[in-house]
Amino acid sequence: MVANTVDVLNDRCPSRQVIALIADKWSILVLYALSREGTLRYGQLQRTVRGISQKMLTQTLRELERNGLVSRMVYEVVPPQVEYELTDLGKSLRRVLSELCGWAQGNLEQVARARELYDLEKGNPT
Amino acid sequence: MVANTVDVLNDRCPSRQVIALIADKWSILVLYALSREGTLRYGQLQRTVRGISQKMLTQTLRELERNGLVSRMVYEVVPPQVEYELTDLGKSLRRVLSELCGWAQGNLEQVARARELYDLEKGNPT
DNA sequence: CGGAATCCTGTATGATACTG
DNA sequence: CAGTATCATACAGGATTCCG
Repeated sequence: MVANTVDVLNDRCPSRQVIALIADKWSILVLYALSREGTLRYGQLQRTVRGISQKMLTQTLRELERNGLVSRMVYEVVPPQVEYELTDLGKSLRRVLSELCGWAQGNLEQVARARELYDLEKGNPT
Repeated sequence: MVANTVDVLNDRCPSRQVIALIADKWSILVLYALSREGTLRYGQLQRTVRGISQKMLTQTLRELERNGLVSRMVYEVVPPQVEYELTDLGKSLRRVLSELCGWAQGNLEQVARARELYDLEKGNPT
């Protein structure tokens, strides 16, 4: 009894919050960057995840840190140096991350074609 | 030369759009529901993905259909009947989806603990 | 049943400027 | 370098109502 208590499809299940944490464009990209590159400084991260604003990078990193996916190491030097890397928990996401991003990279053409076809058939003749 | 042309970390790469398509709370949950249950009618889908509003369900389904991940079958009966299911392209996402949701379900406690600890150490004494 | 249309408010996010 | 603070706005998304 009370089987399947944990289910992302249940809106009262805490796993929903975890999904919401990951189901975010910037979170995925930041995690993926750290997954690929290992340890990165703030500036490197911003240059790696192209197009992310300073605000979103900081905000995303804080949230990831808060949820235990990313660790933040501050070196008291001048000029300041701060390094980010995946925690063990974050590293356990690596496989999912690389598969997800790999899927996106491998199927962009199919998606693009589907979109063109859809927009052609339905209205949207912009 | 011109290696690595396709890269989600590059903001000018079309794969970014694909990431943005999937990196959405409702998209992930709808896809996951269809992945688990197979074919679902609109109403079933709304009951399965707990907490989703009519507006977001419709909007999400349209976007997924437009991008070729979900197919929409309309049966001209009365009352109306509309069925949704994953396309082949959508089905190729199944593994990623189940791993992602599985990860969320399996690590919600670790995430919750990390969050408590963080909020305790830093301010946020709400 | 399966939506579409409208209204309305909160939040997300970019741009900009400043700081230890 | 690695942020924080502020502003201004667009858009996300819920609630409600109506329709074939």
